[in-house]
Parts: sequence; C-alpha cells; structure tokens
Amino acid sequence: MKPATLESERPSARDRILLTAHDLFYRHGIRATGIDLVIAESGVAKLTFYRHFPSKNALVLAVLEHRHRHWMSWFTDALTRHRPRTRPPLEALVPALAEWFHDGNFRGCAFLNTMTELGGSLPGVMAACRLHKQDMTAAIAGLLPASRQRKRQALAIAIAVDGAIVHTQFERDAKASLKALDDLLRPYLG
Amino acid sequence: MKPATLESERPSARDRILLTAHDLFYRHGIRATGIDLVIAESGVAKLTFYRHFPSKNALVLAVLEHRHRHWMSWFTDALTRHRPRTRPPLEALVPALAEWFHDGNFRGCAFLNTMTELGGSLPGVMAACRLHKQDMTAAIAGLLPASRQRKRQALAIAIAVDGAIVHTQFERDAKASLKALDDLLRPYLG
DNA sequence: GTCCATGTAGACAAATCTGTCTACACTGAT
DNA sequence: ATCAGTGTAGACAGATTTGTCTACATGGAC
Repeated sequence: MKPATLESERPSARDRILLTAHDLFYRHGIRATGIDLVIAESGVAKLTFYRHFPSKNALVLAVLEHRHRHWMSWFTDALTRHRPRTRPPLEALVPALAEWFHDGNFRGCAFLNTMTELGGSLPGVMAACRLHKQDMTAAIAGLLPASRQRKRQALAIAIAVDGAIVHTQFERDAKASLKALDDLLRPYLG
Repeated sequence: MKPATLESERPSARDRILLTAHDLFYRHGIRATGIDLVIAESGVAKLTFYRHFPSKNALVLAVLEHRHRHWMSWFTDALTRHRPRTRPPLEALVPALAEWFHDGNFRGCAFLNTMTELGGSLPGVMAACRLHKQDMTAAIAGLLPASRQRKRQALAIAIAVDGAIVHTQFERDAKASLKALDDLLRPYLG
C-alpha cells in the first residue's frame, strides 16, 4: 500500500495537512492526535490550517474520505494483480490482503478504528464506515461467480476478512491470520 | 448478558466505581469519559476515588480485568446453556452470541475497542486484549472434537466471531451477522 | 474514649487542547 | 502598481482534564 503522491514538487498546504493527519490519526488514533501536532508536522501555520478546515471534525471527515479513495484503489488494484488465470478469482483475496498485513505501518482498518473511537460522537463517521465496508464487500462480490447467493457469500467473506484484520492488529501475526482466513475461505473456492 | 451484582445491599465504593466506569467506558469510550463523570455517576467523592485507584490508567486496567471475568463467565455459561444434546457442541456458539448481539447495550468487544483506542499508549492493554482473545479461543476449542487440527480450527472460528462482532457493531444488524457467521461455521459442524 | 480506616464536599494547580486573532510576506492576475 | 489569495509565526482566550489538597464526618476495634 501507498506512495500517495509521486509528484516531485512539494504538495500544496492542504494536501500536506491531509496526508500528515492521515498518518498521525492512523498511527496514534484521532483523539490522541492534537491539532497542534498535525500543524507542526505538516509544516503549516495555524491560520493556514483553519483556512482549509473549519474544525478538527471537518479534518477527520476529509481524512476518511481520502482514506476511502486511497484504500479502495489499492484494494482493487491488488486484487487484479493477484488474479489467477485459471483458478477462481477469489484466490486473489488472501495474497492481496497479505500485502497490507505485512506492511510495517499496518494498524488495522482505519474505519473500524475511527468508528470505535468516535462513532457515536461525530455524525458522519458511522456513515463513512458503512460506505467503506459496503464498497469493500462489493469488491469481494466481484470475485465471486454470479449466482443467487453471491451477495450472501460476499457478506460472509467480508466478515471473515474483518476478523482477520482485527486479529492481525492485536496479535501482530499476519501469517497466522492469513492462514486462518484461508481456512475460512476454502469452501467458497469451489 | 449481565446483572453484575444481585446483592440487595449497596455495593462498596470501589465496586460502584468499577461498575460505573465499566458502563461509561463501554458506552462512550475511555478517552471520551472523564474521571469527573465517573466520580459523579458512582456517587463518590474524588478523594475516595483516588484512594482506590491511583490514576485513571489503573482504573482502566481494573475495569478490563473485571470485564474479562464477567464476560468469560457469561460466555461459558451461555455455551453450556445452548449445548445441544445430540448434535455437535459447536452449534451452541451462534445462539450464545445471539444473546449478546441482541442486547440493547451491545457495543462490540470491549477489548478490541480499548485496544484501538489506547492500545499503543497504555502498556498492559495489549496484553489484556491478547489474554482475553486467547481465553475466548480456548473456550471455542472446547466445543470441538479432539483432533490434531483443533487449535487451528478454533483460531479460524474465533476470527470469524471477531468479524461478526465488529460487523454487528457498525451495521447494527445482529441477524445478518449471525447468519453470515453461521455460513462460515457450517464446514466445522461436521 | 480514642484511633484509624473509610467516607463526603469541593477548591485548586497544572497541563493540554481547540479555535481566534494580530501582524506580516510573497506571488500572480488584472 | 495594486490587490486578492495564500502563506508564516506565534500570542491568546476559553474550556476541559487529571490529579492534589484541605477540612470535616462516621463507625467499628481496641
């Protein structure tokens, strides 16, 4: 996952804020990350920050939106990269996730994390999280053969994936999680 | 899940603090819950609080310990209550979880929530979370027939359960989660 | 009776966090 | 040349949070 911006020029102030916040929020959590730190790390003045984002909450929502675009484009790309020629496309799922789980910066699903941190308190977070999971599930459904049970199967698989994500997050053992996920997926591989 | 204390007498100051904190932390998150609120809600003086718990962090760890005991005793009890006479014991799992998921106060796994909120920052939280999941997995293993793959199967099932927990948490649709979990478990039911 | 553990009420210090405000500099378009 | 937009630096207000401290009450053990 992620180069984020390959452009060689220095990104605009807004982008620097967004990317810095994305990193800090993901790494340390949102409530644990003060605005002042985001501002210092992105090398921007306080007034500049507040010109682009009216509040920390607005920044949080913008970061989630950015994260969603970024993650989904990585995910669909990884799925096509690992797509096997002859065998069922679903086999791409575990290798794709393996890329992510083995990334040194992996800290679970940003949407699940954000939701547990401030799901109830910041309106919009819940919706963003649902949208994200919905799109992830749809991408998984795209790997399954058309059938009357496709949606149902995709949901079960998405739930297994979420389990593997959180398990990797606290157990720090990507290999074991992936093997277990593979076990759970076996019946769906035809 | 839970009556917590059936004793008719007023619980001790320490217990009131512990139970109040448990509720508030679980419902609104830990960082979102100030010490002052815990103190006010448990009807205790500030000094009394600090005589029992040297800091908020100590309270957090005590609450997790309490939660672990409480949850595990509910879990094993629910599993035996739903144990079918003639069919495989694993069939008790979904009905047991259904009790929890349908509880109006359900807000996901307290350990996963706490870990995402302050896993890195408060030493001890990570360990408590691992211990909890380890014990949960062991309880699940107890439902499986002895075999060389029992541990491996229990891990896969525990991951599916965690997925169902978080899915219920953000989608608020216990029925769908439980059906999907049932799908995932089918191969393990013999 | 005295002492100690345990309790209540609430003021207070110190840190931290969000958001506002003043003052100034650079750049490109008109 | 001027002006609007965007930027920097940093002081400041106001709220909130954790944890300490003083002063006092009660009830059981010895």
